Amino acid sequence: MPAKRPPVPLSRERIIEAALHIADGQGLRRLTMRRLGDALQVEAMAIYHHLPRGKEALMDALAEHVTTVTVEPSDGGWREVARAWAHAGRAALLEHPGVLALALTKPPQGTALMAIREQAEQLATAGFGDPARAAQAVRTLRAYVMGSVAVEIQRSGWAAPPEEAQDEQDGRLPAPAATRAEPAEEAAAAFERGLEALLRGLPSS
Amino acid sequence: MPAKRPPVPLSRERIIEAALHIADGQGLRRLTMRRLGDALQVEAMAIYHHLPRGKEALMDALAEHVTTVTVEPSDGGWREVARAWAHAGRAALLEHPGVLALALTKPPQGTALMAIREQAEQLATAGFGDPARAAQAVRTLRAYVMGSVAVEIQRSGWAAPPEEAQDEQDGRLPAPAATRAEPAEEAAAAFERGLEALLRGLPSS
DNA sequence: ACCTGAACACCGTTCAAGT
DNA sequence: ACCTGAACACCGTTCAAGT
Repeated sequence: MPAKRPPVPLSRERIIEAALHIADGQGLRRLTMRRLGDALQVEAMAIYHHLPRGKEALMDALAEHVTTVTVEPSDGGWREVARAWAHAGRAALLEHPGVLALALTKPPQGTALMAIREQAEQLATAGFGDPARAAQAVRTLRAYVMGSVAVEIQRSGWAAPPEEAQDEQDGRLPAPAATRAEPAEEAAAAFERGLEALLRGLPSS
Repeated sequence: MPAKRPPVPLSRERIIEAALHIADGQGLRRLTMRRLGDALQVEAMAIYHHLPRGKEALMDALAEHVTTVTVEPSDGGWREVARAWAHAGRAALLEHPGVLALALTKPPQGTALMAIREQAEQLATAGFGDPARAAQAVRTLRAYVMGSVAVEIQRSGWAAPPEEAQDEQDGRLPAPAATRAEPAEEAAAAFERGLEALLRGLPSS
């Protein structure tokens, strides 16, 4: 039998990882400091040592996590840049549906805010226009990406069992099997079409 | 001095109204059954008589409220129909920023779901195409509307005081005075431009 | 430096009881 | 039918204390 190995030390990263797992699996409503402590084999109060502002700091960190993306600069023109950021942003949000409400609602901070600024710079240098117009384009693209993921997640919980202790506030993960075949691919295709429409129309904005 | 008049009887409508007021003013996090009871001059437990599923039912009702819009059928073609729904949807969401997280996250139900279906029918009869394509267009438009309001609300809390007991999860209403002049009009114009881009590109989707 | 235990003020929800 | 009071299990957070 294996010796009881010394427990992995707590860390901001491990806390966030565990919190995402709980939120995705049971819903944001059930993400509790005490439950989070249990998942990490630690008393809830230990978390405050790594996230001094407590649950508020945790929520901020989760939003930042699913909202921070990086994209290598490309040389395919501003539309290619925009596509890359849109795809990366959508993928990051879809990975953790449980914290989508935070991602759509909290003002961008830290690395997430830096990513937004980098996106604007990349668009500008790829020929989109002056910084102000690039920043405006980023906002439009972010709106489309965030909204698309929102309706996508909403639909995944659409045909929820009518009589049930549902999860509230957001993401129940054991989503009922889709109402149609391959809804993920369908959603991806729809996302692509709307994105292209936006990219066609953006410059005249 | 006025005689102590008999208290207005509790009702689903009054409960929802008070809940929206609390969520908009203090944030969703502070919307509590007990606080809601106080606002209604009633014990918290009385609310359960009108909303049997308790807080879960309240959240559903709030999401439905800010998400239900009606638009008179017009004869200006499908683009005019789409514009009307987009404007109405954005206005309804902006009216109650405190519950935006619910609106973006809860699957549409009841009257909200009916409104979505009516939007699709109006688009189809206004010449957009067959029902399936109209439904797809509605999803794209809803995504854009919801995402636009999300970034708009996010930005209203952007320059939040760095050292402060912030509200969590969403909508603090005493938003810090804008970082630029007339951000609301700017946001409205940006919304318009993105919407027109989408309307130009939609049919080819 | 990092974690625990006990404590405090507050939750959501139930249930029997009042009117 | 509508509301209250007391009770229960559970929150977030503090603080002194342990190691």
